[in-house]
Amino acid sequence: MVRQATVTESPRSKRGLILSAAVESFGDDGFELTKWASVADKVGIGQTALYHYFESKVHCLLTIMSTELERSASRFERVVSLEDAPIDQLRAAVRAAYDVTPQEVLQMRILQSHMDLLATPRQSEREEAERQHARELVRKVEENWTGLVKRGIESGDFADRDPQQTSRAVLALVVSVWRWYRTGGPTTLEETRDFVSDAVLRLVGP
Amino acid sequence: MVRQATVTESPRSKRGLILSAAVESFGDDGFELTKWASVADKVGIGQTALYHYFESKVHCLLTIMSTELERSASRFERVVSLEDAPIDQLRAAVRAAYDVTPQEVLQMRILQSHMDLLATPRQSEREEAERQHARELVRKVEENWTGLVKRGIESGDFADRDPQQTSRAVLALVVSVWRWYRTGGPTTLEETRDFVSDAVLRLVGP
DNA sequence: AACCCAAACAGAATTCAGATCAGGAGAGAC
DNA sequence: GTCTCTCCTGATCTGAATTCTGTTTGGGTT
Repeated sequence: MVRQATVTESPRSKRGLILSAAVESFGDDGFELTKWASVADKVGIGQTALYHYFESKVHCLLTIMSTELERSASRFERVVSLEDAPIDQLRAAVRAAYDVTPQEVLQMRILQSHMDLLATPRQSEREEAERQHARELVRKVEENWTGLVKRGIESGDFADRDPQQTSRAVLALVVSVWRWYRTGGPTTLEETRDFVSDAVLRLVGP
Repeated sequence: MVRQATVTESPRSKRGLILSAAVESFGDDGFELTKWASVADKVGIGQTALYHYFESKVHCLLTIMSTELERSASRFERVVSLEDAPIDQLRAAVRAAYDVTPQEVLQMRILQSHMDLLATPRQSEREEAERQHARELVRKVEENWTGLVKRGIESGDFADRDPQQTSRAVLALVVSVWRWYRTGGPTTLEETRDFVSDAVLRLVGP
């Protein structure tokens, strides 16, 4: 299944620029507060030109969310595959979760702030398709973490508790950071990473 | 400082009805998806009559959030004051967090889904005032949990870790539930409560 | 009873951001 | 050259939120 984001883009396409500008605006000012037209201004095109690339403002948002979910999932799978012991895999997964660029911080914030958007169906067809895609990726990410927890329980490294609940708690702990973290704020990503890493190990421990 | 919500309401005021209707709609369908006019319909008044009670749709949302924050804070303070040992206080606080009516579930969902609204200032004066109030309550709730963690560390019941980070993690674990929990869904509030209760104790433990 | 006044309310009109329409410009293919 | 596809624009539309301009309602006053 080849998706739009992966097909080769025309060289003069401004799709990437629009996405970057949208991430900045949505992340800094919030989705509702940013005027769709202001994104066009940032890129240097007319407002209606946006509709050449995205069906709607929400469609752009959903695309950003899917992109970020795809990145998270693939990075998880990559770093986890490099470790053998579940406990090392868990450490690597948490570490990777905070190994992000400032742009990715914004994308995570956008993603977490609009998760509820994935709950209700969309009217338009393309939006609904993108929503389904994002939901599928959420499921995949959750499955990734649940699988990791399961392996840890089977190997005896983690305590024997409901893997579903456990992974939900772990994931909640990991992603909750993006609700308050600000680049250049008082708390660095490194100390956050170390704290969450420890906390997660305590969560799965005895 | 006497606030609007606490002043005595005129007997024929529909403020309470509007808030209830809004909580239902915002909670079930989402804030963005519910038409402000449909809330008026639910109450049985014209759309413009809403503006007699709230300055805007967002002002109503902020009011709901403040109300829920006030409830959470006071309930926390009440149940914690009944216990002596920090570990019992923590257990009681978590237990109380899930001792909620279906309406309060919706309010928590609304609150958690729109926390980011509190980050950016509002244009209108009344909205901004309500936002500041909600922010203050958030601070208070966080302070409540941080204080509890600090007492636990001092008494030696909890491990000696950064109280700020620890309480943030605890709070994240407790409130993350409202993102996925649905009344009548597959997971009951009781098992969630028990799981989170244990998880939180592991978080603050050695 | 008649009156007063503030709270409560509604219909028409306005606003404004998101979205549509109907086409135009430009670059590469042939 | 002209065909065609991508990319783009100005004018226009749409629909939900909000404002304007009053009107109704009902308890308290005289």
